[in-house]
Amino acid sequence: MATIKDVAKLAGVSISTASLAINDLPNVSEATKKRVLDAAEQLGYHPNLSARTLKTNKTGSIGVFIYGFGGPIFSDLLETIHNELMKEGLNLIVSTGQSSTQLLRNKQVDAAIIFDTKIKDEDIIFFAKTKPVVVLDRHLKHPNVYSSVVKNEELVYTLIKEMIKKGYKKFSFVSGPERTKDNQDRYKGFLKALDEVGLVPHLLFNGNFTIEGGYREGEKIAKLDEKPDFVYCANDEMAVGLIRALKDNKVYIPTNIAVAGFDGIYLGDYITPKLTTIEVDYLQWGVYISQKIILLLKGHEVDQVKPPEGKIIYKKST
Amino acid sequence: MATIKDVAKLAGVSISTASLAINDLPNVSEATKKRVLDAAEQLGYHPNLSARTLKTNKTGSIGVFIYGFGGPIFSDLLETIHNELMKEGLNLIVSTGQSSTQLLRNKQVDAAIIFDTKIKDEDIIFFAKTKPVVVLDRHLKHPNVYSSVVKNEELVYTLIKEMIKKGYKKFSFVSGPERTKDNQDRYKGFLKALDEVGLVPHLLFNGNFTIEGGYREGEKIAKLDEKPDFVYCANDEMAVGLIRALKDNKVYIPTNIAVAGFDGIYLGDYITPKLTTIEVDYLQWGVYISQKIILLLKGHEVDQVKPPEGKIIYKKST
DNA sequence: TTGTAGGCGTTATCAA
DNA sequence: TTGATAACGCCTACAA
Repeated sequence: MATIKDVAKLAGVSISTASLAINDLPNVSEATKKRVLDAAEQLGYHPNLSARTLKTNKTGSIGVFIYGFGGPIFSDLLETIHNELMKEGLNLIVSTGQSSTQLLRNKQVDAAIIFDTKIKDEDIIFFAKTKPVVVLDRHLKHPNVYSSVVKNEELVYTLIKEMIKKGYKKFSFVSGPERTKDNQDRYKGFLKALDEVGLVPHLLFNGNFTIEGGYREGEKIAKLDEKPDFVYCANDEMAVGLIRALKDNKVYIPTNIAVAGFDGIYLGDYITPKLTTIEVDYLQWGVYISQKIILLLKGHEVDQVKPPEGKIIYKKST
Repeated sequence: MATIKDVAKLAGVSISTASLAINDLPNVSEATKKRVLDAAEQLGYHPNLSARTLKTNKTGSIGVFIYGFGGPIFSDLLETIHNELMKEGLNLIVSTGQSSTQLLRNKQVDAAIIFDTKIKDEDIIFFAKTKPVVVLDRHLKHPNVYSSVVKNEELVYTLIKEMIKKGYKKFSFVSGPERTKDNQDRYKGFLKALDEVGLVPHLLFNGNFTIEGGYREGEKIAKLDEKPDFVYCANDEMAVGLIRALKDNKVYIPTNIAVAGFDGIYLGDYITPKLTTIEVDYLQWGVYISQKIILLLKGHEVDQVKPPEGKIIYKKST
């Protein structure tokens, strides 16, 4: 492996001059800079990132930490974040589970975007002592930590209120993983809307944010003697599976049971009946997030990151 | 930030002893090891990975480089790979696009798993000079590079032959991104099967491996005067979108047009009619891949990585 | 079993 | 405009 030393020698300059040239810093004559760059090219030189990081405390990478690779919303979010970061010459690293914690502890990224409730506040705070963090899955008040959370409660509340107005009476809720804040807040909004008119939930079901999970819960519902007339699913994927299960069991939607979800994934438009949902602009969110990160890295003061817009889309499933 | 020096001082030992203790190496008395570990704990010490890497050339992370975060097959693959690696205390880093190239050039991982045709052979070979690589998207003969490619051509060939036997005559193909080897090889298998019985493709359509892409092509097909009687989609997601488009346009499946796909994603079972497809065991593949990587990292000689099993699953769409 | 010291490849300070 | 040199934090002979 060629080092900067080799480059310097080949170019006939000192190591420090080579460093200046390679990092495109001023105070190097054009002539010598060219000599250095040519030498680097010729040797196939790439700076050793560990050495550089050891010295500068910068890695050039941003980490996004998610709770799993499945799901359409992460792919949207990651896509835009990646695009925005690339414009600034920053790399994107994605990780999940235990790896995320390790990357945080090792400070392997210059900034972190967190979307995984399993990551402990403690690890986030440790990281935030030296580098900025944006959390998307919790509210966390701490210097250098910026929260941006979808207005789950508010949006679901509004949707359910509408449905109550439409005349539905027996509301069931199909939850995602209970520990996720998204799930909890959507449930809160659901409860609050019912509570205001003196209703109580007609059974609760535990899903896991996947189509299969929704299907399983749908099968259970289809077998009930006393069925709900409205099922709210904490995300669209479960709603898709659930609708499928109901149809497979001759339960008609929305005649027998109405269904709605959350996210606004495209799949919701590909099923029959099309899914009523709360559409969230994840692409725009990705832009908000990345731009804050970029400002933070440049040392600017910034205020909190805007949450994404969300709006209710009424379709045939309700 | 606490360094090993601080830990050593607090524990009242030399730096090297502290290092031995922290890395759980032999030749340290239990008593001093405990003192060191306690000191580390107390100071909230985490080894500086850059320094360590600079010295050892090991990062403790494995990189998976994919062409996008969408799609169910990557989530399956990544899930198992992550699980297997964790057992060995290795971290998983996922990246895409330009970031991947940077990570490779910077040697930010101890081994690479490549599933992105856009990454240049040149960058792979550079990386492979010092660290092992498994490529899943191409055949690349090179020391330290191990290929494992789904038997695309063979599997599609077999499927199409069966369909010819069933009596279909006018075969269309909906492709994925043309540059991907998966797409190319599936197309080859398609052509070969037709060719053997003197048939030629009845029109080709350019999709992009997404549901939306499939839907768009499906709309075009529905409008044709002379429609195919069989459409082969280079992956299941496109087939799902395509079937939806055909149904929306009153084309009946398989009566008017039969459809089949590739991958065996669960969504194929959630649509009506259920999708005939080639089911690939991506979960098992993830295990094969990770285990090879682990062996390689331990310095063992290994032979090529097994490709995943694939089998044709006949459902109602054909 | 423990300590001393050199060096991994860079950047950055200071002199020349 | 360039060069010598000291860190950055860690690991690892080698010596004690």
